[in-house]
Amino acid sequence: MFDDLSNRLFFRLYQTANSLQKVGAQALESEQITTQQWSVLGALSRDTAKDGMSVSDLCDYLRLSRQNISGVLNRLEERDLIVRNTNPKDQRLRYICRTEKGIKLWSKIAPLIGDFYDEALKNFSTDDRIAFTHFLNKLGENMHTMDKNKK
Amino acid sequence: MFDDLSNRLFFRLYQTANSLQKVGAQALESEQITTQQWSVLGALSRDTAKDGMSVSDLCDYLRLSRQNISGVLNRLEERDLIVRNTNPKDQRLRYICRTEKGIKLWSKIAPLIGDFYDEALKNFSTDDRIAFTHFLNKLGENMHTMDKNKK
DNA sequence: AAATTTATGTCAATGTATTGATTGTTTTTC
DNA sequence: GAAAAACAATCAATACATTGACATAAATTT
Repeated sequence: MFDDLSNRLFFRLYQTANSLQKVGAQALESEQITTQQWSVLGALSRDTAKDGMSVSDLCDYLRLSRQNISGVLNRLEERDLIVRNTNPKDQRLRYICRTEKGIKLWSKIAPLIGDFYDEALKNFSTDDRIAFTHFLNKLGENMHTMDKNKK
Repeated sequence: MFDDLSNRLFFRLYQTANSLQKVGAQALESEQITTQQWSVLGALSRDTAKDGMSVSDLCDYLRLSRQNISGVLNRLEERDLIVRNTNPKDQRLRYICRTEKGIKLWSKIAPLIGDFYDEALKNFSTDDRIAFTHFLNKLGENMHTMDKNKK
C-alpha cells in the first residue's frame, strides 16, 4: 500500500488543480480566456520573453506537449492575440509573440488575475506563500525528472 | 498588476498539476489507468466509501462536473471495474461501487502509486508533507468558495 | 394530489490533454 | 554536396474538462 499522508497530499493537489482550472476560467470569463490561454499569455508577458518564445520553450516552461501548445496557440492566433514570427537567423524556429491586441488584452486581464490571486490566497501570509511556492517547485522538479517523455 | 510572489505560486501550481497528470498516467500505464480514473478508484477505495458513493458525492469530492465524472465512470464501467447500483431507499441515487475486478486492480496499482509517491516526495520530510498538504487544502477551500457553479 | 426539487443521464459545443505517426524544412555534420 | 539531426506542423485516436439544455424518475414540499 501507500502511506496516508502522501496520499492526502496528492489528493489535495489533484483537487486543487481541478478547482484552479475551473475557477481560473471563471475569473477571466468576461474576456473569454481559459486558464491555459492565460498561462501562455503570462509566459509571453515576462521581460525575459520580450523577443518571443519558441514552441519548445513554451512546452518546457508550461510542462505541456507540443501538440497541445499548438492547439492553444491556434486559438490565440485566430483571435489575433499572438503571432508566430519566423526567426531570420534560424528559420526552423517560430518565435511566438503577443500582438498589440494581445498586449492590450493582457493589461486588461492582469488586474482580474490580481484580484483572483488576492481572493484565493487571502489567508496566506508572505512566509506561507514563499514556503508553499517552494514546496510546489520541489515537487514539480521531482516529477519533471520522472517524466519519461521529456525531451 | 499583481504581485510577483503570488504569480510564481500559481504558476508553479499550474506547472506541477500538468506534471502530475502526465507523470501520474505514466506510473500506471502498465494497467492503462489514467490519473482521473485513479482518483475515482481511490475515492471508492476509502473505508468511508465502503457502501459506494453517489455521483454527486464524487463531483463534490473530486471537484469535477457531473458530465465529466459520468464519462470517466462509463469508461470504468465498460471495463467492469465499477458498477452503478441503485439504492433501494432512494432510487434517484446511483451508488457507485468497485467490482471484484476493480478491487483486484486497485490492490495491483496501490504499490505502483506508493512508489510514485515515494519518488515524487523523496526529499520531503513528514513535517514538509503536513505543511504542504495544509497549504493545498487551504487554497483549495478558498477556490471552492469562489466557484460560481458549485451546487 | 399537484408542484417543486433533487439526482442522474445524455447530447452538444468547445477547449484541453496525451502519445504516435507522418511530412516538411532548415541547420548542422560529415 | 549529401546525410543526419533538429524543429515544427498536422492528423489521428483517445481521454478529460467546462457549460448549457433537455429528459426522466423519484422524493419532497405544498
